Amino acid sequence: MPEAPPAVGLAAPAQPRATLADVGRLAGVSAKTVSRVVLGSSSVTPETRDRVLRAARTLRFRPNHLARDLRYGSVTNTVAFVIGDLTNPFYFAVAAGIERELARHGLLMILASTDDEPESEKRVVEALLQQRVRALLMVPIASDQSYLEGERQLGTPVVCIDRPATNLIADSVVLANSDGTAEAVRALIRLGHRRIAFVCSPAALFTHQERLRGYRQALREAGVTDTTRWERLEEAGGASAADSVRDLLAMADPPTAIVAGNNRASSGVLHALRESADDVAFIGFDDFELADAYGISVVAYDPAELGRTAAQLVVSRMDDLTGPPRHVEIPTRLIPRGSGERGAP
Amino acid sequence: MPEAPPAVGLAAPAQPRATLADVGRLAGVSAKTVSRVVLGSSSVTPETRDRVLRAARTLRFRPNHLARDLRYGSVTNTVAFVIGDLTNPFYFAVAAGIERELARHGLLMILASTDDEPESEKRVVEALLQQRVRALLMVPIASDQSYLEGERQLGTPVVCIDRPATNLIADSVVLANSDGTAEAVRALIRLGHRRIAFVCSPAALFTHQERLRGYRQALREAGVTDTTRWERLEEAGGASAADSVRDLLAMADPPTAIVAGNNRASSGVLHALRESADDVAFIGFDDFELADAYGISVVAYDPAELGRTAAQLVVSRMDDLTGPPRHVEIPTRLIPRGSGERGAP
DNA sequence: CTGTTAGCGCTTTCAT
DNA sequence: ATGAAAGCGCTAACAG
Repeated sequence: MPEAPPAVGLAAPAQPRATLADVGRLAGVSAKTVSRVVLGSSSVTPETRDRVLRAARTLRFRPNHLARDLRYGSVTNTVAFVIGDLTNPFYFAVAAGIERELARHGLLMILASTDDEPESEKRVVEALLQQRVRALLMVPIASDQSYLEGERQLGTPVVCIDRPATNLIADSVVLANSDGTAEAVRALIRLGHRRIAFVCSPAALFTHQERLRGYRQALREAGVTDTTRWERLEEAGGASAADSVRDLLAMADPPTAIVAGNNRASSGVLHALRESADDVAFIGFDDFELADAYGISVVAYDPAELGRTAAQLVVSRMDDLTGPPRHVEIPTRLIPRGSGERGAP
Repeated sequence: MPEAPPAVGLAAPAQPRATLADVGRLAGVSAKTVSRVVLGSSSVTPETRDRVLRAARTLRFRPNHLARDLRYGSVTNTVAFVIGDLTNPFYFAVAAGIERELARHGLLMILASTDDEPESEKRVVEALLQQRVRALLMVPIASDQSYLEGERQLGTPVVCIDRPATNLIADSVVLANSDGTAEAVRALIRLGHRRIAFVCSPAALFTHQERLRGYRQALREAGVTDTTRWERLEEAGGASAADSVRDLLAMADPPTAIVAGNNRASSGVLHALRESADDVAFIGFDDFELADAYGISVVAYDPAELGRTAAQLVVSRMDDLTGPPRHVEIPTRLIPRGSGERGAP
């Protein structure tokens, strides 16, 4: 529990910051009166108000929010967003949605990364709770979030994003993953496809499991049952999506269409398809830059909406910590741009 | 100066958080001893240490960093990154670099957006300073940063990113903008091009001015002086990059190569080129997803390095606020992928 | 090795 | 309308 203090040094400021008392001294009033002025209280004479404001400006006074928050029971106006991999543009867009929504409520966002290491999740979260963040938004990555049990009672709401929590009752906002792939597969089936492949990794992720489920379900509805032959869900570090595609195309009865489970897989699949097979239909999960310029059909959604919704949820939880957990699904939609409509058998 | 407090409500926690005194009471020691244990001081008997730790666990004690920081002179371990447009993937990559570097020093990053409104910059920054952020990283957007004058003396270092500050002496980290476009243009010239266009908007931005400068300089070196005919630097809300390209191609002597000044322009140019002219050479500034899959040559750089460098600078400033401002340039490099090498006259 | 006192900057009583 | 005192949770400085 005892975290080592930050290793950064401490250069003493050349000039100390002014306090309420300093301003009061200069203005010839008490600290409390200055406080009243700063907080905008009405019970202050206009002239003293002016004198105080002038003194504050002279001394470059800036209220110390730290002290205020401490006085108020250590309730801050910062909310943490804990994320595995900051470099993933998807999470950036989510963070943007969060930040914007929080700002509407006068809240700031602290962004913290676990570098995709499950072990560091707890450490990072504990550090944030020590900072007394007002609430916690997180993409769960550790296999267990039970250590957050009790935070709700202590007044800190937790909302999970993109994946539900494990061993913790908490609100969550996730994508309509299975609906998304199901819609893509159904569209391909309507065009006559039957041999439809699904390429994605890593397999273990909740989102990917859900997307796989939607893929299987849609094929089952169409009477295709032996779907595992077309599934390429590698573990991290295994075959790349591009390799998977080469593999698939080398089959005796190669797929006529491929669905990618995420943007990383899309990249690999498109690379491989451009090399060899231009007539295989393709639909990716996750939209990406210039996908429209190149006519790539995708299952898209609004990552910012994911963030916005999570932020709304967590803000409403600040007022009311009671009640059962809420689970929201963000819809996806198929955007046909050509690649999913070509090469129908 | 008096900001309205956050509008969010305040639900009293069902169970108050334990304090040092609470833990001490349960363990039969004073608060100070608990503090010593929590801070990892050696001068505590192993058995009292155990008793204290057990009590802390029982009460779910979490040190209040707010109080600690206040005691320590209100020096926090959070650094703010103020950014105009969070939805721009470029800044996200920068933020990722910042976060990672700060984490190495035990510092947290607060991300705050000004929504690209110059007027809100000061408001946002003031709020952050009230939170006593340890340092300030910012992409300047307002036309003046003189309001930050004096922050250095008060102990808060400021580092500007992507653009230098105006009316403020501060460290900065920017891209080698003019070198970047110059290198692109020189490569085109080596391939025989002379009629080279530059498409970019909005024109007013520092980065774009610099990129334009590099473009002009490289052409001048090659003896091409009447470059303005090929320049298409629209103001925001003016003609789109795609329109500019159509315009250029309709000229009596259309350009044989086009350089785009940023990723937004690249998108527009590529759209237009795919419609009509597949044989015009193209080089974009800023790399983007799948650019390699589609063989697009670009002037690239590492946005994360921009962030990392800025964070390093600001961390070093925490130890030493004196000395002249430092200005670092992050190099760019031309990545030939085909589009810049085609259509040579 | 452990406890007491004081105070960081602010705001909520309660007086005046 | 203004001020004095107390205390939020914590930790230096000094006892003991």
